[in-house]
Amino acid sequence: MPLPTPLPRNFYNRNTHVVAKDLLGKLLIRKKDGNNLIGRICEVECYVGEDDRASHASKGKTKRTEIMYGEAGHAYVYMIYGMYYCLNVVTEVENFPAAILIRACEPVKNIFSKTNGPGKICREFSIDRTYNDHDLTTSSELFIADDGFKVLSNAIIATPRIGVAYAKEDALLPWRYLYSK
DNA sequence: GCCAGGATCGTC
DNA sequence: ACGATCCTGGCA
Repeated sequence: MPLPTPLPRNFYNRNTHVVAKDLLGKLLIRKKDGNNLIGRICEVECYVGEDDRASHASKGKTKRTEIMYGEAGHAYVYMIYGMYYCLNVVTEVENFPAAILIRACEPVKNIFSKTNGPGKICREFSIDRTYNDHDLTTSSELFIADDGFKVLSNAIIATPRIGVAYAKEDALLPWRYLYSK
């Protein structure tokens, strides 16, 4: 049966927290070597604006962060700790730097264990730097889609973000969202 | 140029 | 609790 269609630009071009909660339960789809790798997004984190000290954009617009200032619906992929990649989706209006880090997926197809952690997702789905700035709104090798799965708003939990102690008080913001089954 | 540090993960 | 490993930003 056919794959669901990619989420459109106007899904991403909204308030980052609204998009983040709406992303829970959506499918991450990666076409690779004729196979479809599919996971259901179950954990995300928001990075919003230059004032967010946890965000790469807190340094302002640079060669690295310009993707976050760009058109919503593109991927922001960066390398961390010299050995892992992290996948984000860009949100909000152009020139406002914001993105959502995809932190965990449940296996749906051709993925055989829960990918809990942004580095593991990129490893399992073969997502590397070549997907930085990739447009997620077309039916390509990498996109996100809605298959009708519903996550009830009262099943969504908000907690502080992981691994951002350097952001001081911003590390306490409840900008990580997950849902309990 | 050089250096400190990191939106992580597996192992000790 | 710690090391792997390399990209980034800041400073000289």
